[in-house]
Amino acid sequence: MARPSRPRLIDVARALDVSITTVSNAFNRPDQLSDGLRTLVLQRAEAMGYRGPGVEGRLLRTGHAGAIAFYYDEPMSYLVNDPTAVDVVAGLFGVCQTAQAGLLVLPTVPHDRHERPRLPAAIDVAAVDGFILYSLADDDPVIDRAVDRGRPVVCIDMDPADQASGAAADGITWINIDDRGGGRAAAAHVLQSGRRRPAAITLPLDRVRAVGFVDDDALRTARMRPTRQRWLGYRDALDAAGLGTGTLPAYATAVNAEQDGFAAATTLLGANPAMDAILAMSDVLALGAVAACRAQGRRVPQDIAVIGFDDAGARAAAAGLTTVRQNARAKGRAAAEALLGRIQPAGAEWPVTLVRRRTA
Amino acid sequence: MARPSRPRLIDVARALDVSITTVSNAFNRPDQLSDGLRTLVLQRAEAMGYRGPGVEGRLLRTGHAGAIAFYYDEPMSYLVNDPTAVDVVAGLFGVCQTAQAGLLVLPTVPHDRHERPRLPAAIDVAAVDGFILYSLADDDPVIDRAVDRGRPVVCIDMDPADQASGAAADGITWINIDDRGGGRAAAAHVLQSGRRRPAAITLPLDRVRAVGFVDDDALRTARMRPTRQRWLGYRDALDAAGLGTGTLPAYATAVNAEQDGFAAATTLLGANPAMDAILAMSDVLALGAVAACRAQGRRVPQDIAVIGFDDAGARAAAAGLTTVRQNARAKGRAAAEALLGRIQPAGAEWPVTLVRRRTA
DNA sequence: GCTGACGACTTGAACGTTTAAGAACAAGAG
DNA sequence: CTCTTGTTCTTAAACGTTCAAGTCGTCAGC
Repeated sequence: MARPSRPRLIDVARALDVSITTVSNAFNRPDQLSDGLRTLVLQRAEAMGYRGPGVEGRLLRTGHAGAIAFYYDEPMSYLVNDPTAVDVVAGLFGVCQTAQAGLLVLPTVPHDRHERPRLPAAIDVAAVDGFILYSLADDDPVIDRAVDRGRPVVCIDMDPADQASGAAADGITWINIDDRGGGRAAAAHVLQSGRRRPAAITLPLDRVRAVGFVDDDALRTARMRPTRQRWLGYRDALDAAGLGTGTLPAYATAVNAEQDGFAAATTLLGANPAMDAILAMSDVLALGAVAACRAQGRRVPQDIAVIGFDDAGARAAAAGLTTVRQNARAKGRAAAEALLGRIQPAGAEWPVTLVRRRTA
Repeated sequence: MARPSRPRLIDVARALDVSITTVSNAFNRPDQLSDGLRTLVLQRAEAMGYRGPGVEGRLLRTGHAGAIAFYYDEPMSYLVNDPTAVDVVAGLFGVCQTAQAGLLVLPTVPHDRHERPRLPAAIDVAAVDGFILYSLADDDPVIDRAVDRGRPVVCIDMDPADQASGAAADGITWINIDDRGGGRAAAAHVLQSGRRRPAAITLPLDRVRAVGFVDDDALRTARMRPTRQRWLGYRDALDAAGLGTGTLPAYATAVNAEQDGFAAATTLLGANPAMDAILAMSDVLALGAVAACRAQGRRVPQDIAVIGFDDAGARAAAAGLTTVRQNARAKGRAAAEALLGRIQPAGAEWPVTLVRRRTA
């Protein structure tokens, strides 16, 4: 029983009667020792089964983990169903690949761990160099938990929470698109084609994700930025067209899924048979809405116009969906670069463009 | 400038004049100290801005990272396009969520780092408790690199490399489906409907991923298990039907993508106009093949039968694709559980079932 | 032959935590 | 009064690295 466990750096040093610094340098700073000794060390290490400095000691000493965390407020297994989220992740992946960094996808914090003092959740113990928070409610306590870790934080599709916990907002990088302009363009487009009785299918307003009809006030103060801003954009266009408050019934969904869009549209059509346009806050919801309209025998776009948002994934284009395009992949890239390369993206909102197809 | 950086466990201990063990216990082993002292410690820590034991020290001391790594031999951004891979990952996610473990998606090892001594790649420095390797060539050097890390390794859709590097295979958990039986069922199904001039569209054979026609020998010794085993299954059925070697032309694709299936089918149809069935090694390839057949004016399945493999994602079912179903999500779950809960899955191959729809 | 610079290697402290073992004390059993 | 048992807290030793600073020669330049 000579050497039961795997060798450490110090074992190699002892075997060769050199200092541990020399062995460390042989691996990490080849210029610090002579060629002869370096190859000797490397050979001996190989022979002893030592595979180079381990991650634990290095992490403690340097604090550099070589990975960034991604947090998204849905069950992890659901992530793969949301094409916009997938695009964001694809952007992250691309940057991680070139930087040889890992992307640590975090599980959501269980409800029983949202108070402090608390059981640690994955976000509290993740060994990462920074956090990317995607599409959370502006008041999600996870934001503070991430900031508490003392590593850089990037928030995508989120706004700083007003007043409360103002300290936390410092040092966070925010990446956002022009949601309001996009909503305005979408609504203006359907109004321009003569529609005067639109309805909206909205993304969740907050972490509760209650399903059902919601009013203007609730939407103006929604805690999820895309929902709030896209709504304000819709309203901008309606106001400009002289349609007052109360002229845009809205139905909120719980998750960005096609069947939620279907259900929302079905309910809206039932409550409001004269409806001639649907403003959906995502393509996935819009596709569900189109299916619902057709299931009720309404022609799209002749009888009713449907416009989405995102232009993500292949589905929207394949279905001929009229929508507002954003570049989610670029947002992911920018977020990863902000963490990995410390390049701060410009603070401005990223532009969106209207994509005219066949549904509106 | 009282306390410039964030407080450490020892700072809290000094401030209260207790031992660091006591502070550590206040967070990690509440039963080890009196209620009074514990709340005192917790209060003081909170007041000082100490958020609980950090991950670096703990990782060094305990070696427990709270995350598992996932490695897949495609550019990371491509992962999201492969529905079977997505299903596997969804299975991993599910288990990680309940275990509050992170899933570290690793970037592929760059070509210039495949030799040793080498620059460390992400897989060498990832702070994880284990590795999940998915769908690599049986001789991929990454397998040894993962094993070298000294943590448990699970391989999905892979076989131990014959002879070579036999040591590495020990301790690896292998998760596989009955690829051969699935291939056999697929081929038998089309033969049963009277087709006698089938052709195959295969997944890549090895890490080179060369595109083009391949012969029986190359496929029997292919380094990627699903490709090899599914092929052997095809051959089993042809042999049983009395069709000898050489009766199944095969075209290999580079990646599991619809356009690769389209291109393969187009080439096969051109070289072999009398073809009456296509055996595709994945649904994605099969969907591309169906499109190619129709583009050439052939009716599916009247003129030509197409059968896929996997039954992953919504596309296959929506397109009415006849295929062989596997439960990729369950494989992901089993893999994560093997790492996280140390439950070794049964060694047997998992069953597959033929799903009859409209293309064969 | 003196000075200074450089190359090659070592010293020693630090990174922040966990945990086995032990000390101090109190209380109950005999 | 002594012994045992238990509770509560402390001591001290790891865990495996990195790195600034230092030592000890060697060698070129003057």
